Amino acid sequence: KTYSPTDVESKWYAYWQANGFFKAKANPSKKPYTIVIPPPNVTGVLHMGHMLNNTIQDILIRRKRMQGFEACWVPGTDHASIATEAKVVAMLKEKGIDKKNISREEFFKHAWEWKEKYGGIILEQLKKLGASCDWDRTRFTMEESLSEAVIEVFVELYNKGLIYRGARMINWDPQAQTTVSDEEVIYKESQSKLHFLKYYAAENNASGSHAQLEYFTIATTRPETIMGDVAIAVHPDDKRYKHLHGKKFFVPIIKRAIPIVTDEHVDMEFGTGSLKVTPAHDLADYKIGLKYNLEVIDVLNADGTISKSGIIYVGEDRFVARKKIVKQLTEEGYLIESKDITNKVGTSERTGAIIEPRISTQWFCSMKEMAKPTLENVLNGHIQLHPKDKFTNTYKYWLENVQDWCISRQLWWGHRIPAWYDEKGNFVVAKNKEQALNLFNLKFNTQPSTLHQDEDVLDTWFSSWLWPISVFDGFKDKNNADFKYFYPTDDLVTAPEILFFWVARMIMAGYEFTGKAPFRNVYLTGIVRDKQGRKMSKSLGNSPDPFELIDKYSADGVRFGMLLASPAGNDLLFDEKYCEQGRNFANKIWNVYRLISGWEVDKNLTINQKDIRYEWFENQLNKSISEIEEHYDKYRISDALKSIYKLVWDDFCSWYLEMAKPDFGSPIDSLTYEKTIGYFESILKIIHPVMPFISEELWHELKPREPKDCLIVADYPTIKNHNESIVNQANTIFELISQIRNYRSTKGLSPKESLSIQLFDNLNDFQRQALTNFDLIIKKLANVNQIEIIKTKNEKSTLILVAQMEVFIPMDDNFDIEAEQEAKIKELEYLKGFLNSVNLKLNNEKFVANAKPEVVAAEKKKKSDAEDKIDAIEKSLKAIAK
RNA sequence: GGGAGCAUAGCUCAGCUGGUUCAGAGCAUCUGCCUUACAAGCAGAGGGUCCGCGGUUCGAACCCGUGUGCUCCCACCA
Repeated sequence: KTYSPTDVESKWYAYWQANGFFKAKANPSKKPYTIVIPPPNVTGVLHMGHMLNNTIQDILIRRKRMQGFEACWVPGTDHASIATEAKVVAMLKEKGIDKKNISREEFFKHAWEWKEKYGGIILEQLKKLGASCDWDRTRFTMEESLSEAVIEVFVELYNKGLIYRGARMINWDPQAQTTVSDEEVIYKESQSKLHFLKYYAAENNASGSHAQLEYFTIATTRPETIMGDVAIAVHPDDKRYKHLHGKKFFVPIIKRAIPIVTDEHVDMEFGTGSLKVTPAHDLADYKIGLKYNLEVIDVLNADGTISKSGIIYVGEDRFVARKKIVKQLTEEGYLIESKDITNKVGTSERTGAIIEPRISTQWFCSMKEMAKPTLENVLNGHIQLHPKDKFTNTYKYWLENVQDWCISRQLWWGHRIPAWYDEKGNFVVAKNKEQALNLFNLKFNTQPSTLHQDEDVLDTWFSSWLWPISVFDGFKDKNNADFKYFYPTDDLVTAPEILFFWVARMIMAGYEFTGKAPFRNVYLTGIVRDKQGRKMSKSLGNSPDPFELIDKYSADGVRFGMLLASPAGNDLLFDEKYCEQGRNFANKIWNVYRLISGWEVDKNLTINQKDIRYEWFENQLNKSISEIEEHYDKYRISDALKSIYKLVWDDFCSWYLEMAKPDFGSPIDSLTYEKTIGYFESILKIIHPVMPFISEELWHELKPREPKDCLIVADYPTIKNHNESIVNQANTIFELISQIRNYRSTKGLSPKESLSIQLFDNLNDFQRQALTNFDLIIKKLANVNQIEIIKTKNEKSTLILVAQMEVFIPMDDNFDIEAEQEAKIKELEYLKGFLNSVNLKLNNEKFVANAKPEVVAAEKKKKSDAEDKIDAIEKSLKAIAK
């Protein structure tokens, strides 16, 4: 019977679901353990980043479930306002429908249809991976009750004065025709031209008596905005221009006169030390404009074309206009030169369009106050970031410099802003129209005949920042059982890219609305890259298809492989090799089962209850468990996997099973059989969180079980004390066995050829005990027929030094004297050098005086051990020479 | 321009309080094995200027300074 992962995986996933093992409910007799999924975009399909992220969450939740927690993993999706709207608009376009020609209601109908059809594919895909989410709890950020929470929060924050409406410089995405937040602007290097333009003096135009400048040289990368120029700014201390303060110059082409103003922010050293002030299209300029109360001339339309205020090139796209204007400037002699430069251009995270800074009336959420507890509780460790060092500083910097959050978006797909306007433009903020009318009465003492709601919707993150609270209906009813039990949640697993977008804001919301942190730990995963270190992207085509990987290597194998190569916070340089290693590991485990299941038990065979094999393995197992648990507790998941791998492959398979397995054809005693089954069960438990499918399969293959007796809900092994001495004894013996095997290998002897060995009688208690305890093990695993303790060194033999023991293997006919001598001389040289360095230390008075006594003692022991060894080898060399 | 993280075997990374866990693991490579659980395997082996340079210390992969090189974050140089 061979292992067939595909069938096994779908079988057990269905079984777990059918038995409700993923479900969690408020259960006061247990401790809760809660994770909320970072809701993937409803439009999304599973990619490698999701694979990594959700595997980690599943490992955490499965482990806690087995440890007896009421483990609750809440799944769901995000409505992803911009991204989804873009997809729906594109879909409509294909059908020949223009968004502009349909009503909001019609658009919504199409959007919801689209969402029902394509949305949430990603959640189905997660099931393939084995994600043990409580699917009954699946939420969507735009479902009714979550929308209500968003509206409620908006109203509450508005009433607290933390949300306000105002005209500010915002980031405008001309493609999506909406604002985007500062965090959604990605600055990209680009090759641009810096144009130097002549701004002629408006007075004393003919050069002459006053020795004034005939023209001012201004540099700009955006010549299409000159029509919006309202001033030229220079540094107040710039001597070159002091005499010009207040004088006027002409904007090229349109010849509008603008004054010279001063501002500290102008860099005297840079360029000509002067800049054109275009308040409508640059934040710095806007500030200067405010200072001098300058006019704001917006030369751009919402779609990025030149507006009527631009006078020339009206209706042309800004980049077309730029080219044309440069041409005209050249022709009319305004252009001095154009230089190639690299600068950073802001682009929209979602559409990639070049962002235009623009003055616009928008809704903002004030951040300063909410930032305080958000920062404090991370710095004091109440909320822990993993890894801490890498992220705490940037987190701190961001929160200390946080700007108000522009939360309105000129889209339809999202939560509509609950502000209501009358014809005069007065407005109130209220949950619904009815309350709005009442408020108008109170506030303005009027009863408007028509009332219309704000056309804009809220930034997607304005709903996702409430996620850990809203999924438990914490806004609807703060006292509901689920919310009280599962909130605050425990761990959040997410990508560092959204640390500010989402994580920081969830913490703000947590403190603002519940007074509590929304989670205790934030595990920040790395970015999945290809093996050359490039980000995975569609355009590069370097991202493997997750399902092909699963088909090829099994979900267990992929899970194991990804995590093995992915320390917390480090990027994952993905290589299929890791999945292959995971598959091989699964196969190894499968073969354990094949071995054990082939054993024939003979009840008449008896064996000592305290056999060293059990004693050693139980101690080793406990030692490994405590290591693994320590790794998990510190969120070092890949280290935990490495420990698991070693425990299974090396300790259990290579050593324990080799000790325990009977000779071919021979039966096994029932005690060893039972013990081995028990160990294997412990191992399956440890493996389960990482490789849930194969472990569950073997759990049931191993023995008949009750329908509900599943590994997914079995008790996870607990940390127990272990006897370090036994473990060390074993390691010494394993070293000895390896050395004997090595001897055989270098001498070209067959493993079948039995050897006899002799040990010189200078053994300490530890060694003597180890040899006694493991006598049979050595004989079995190294194929040794006799182990003799000798008082006189056998000079006609090969000497092996292992862990301070002198082991002699008597010569036989194949003995190669020269090779033996060579090897010994080499070892002698090394030992003498080593002895020399130890002596240097011990002869150093300062060392002896300052070092800790135990360190000095250790050095002394090194010295005598080395001397003994040298002596032994020298004697052996002499003997060979005879 | 400011800040952070990293640099250890061919690759990916451990290395916690400076000292026998001190130079390690896995993968890859090489050698020998189709030894009835497993060739997706078994038994072995080789492989290092712990990025460079200074310093502190009896002692540095580890602490300090400095240089270099990657990676990331933040910032309104026209």
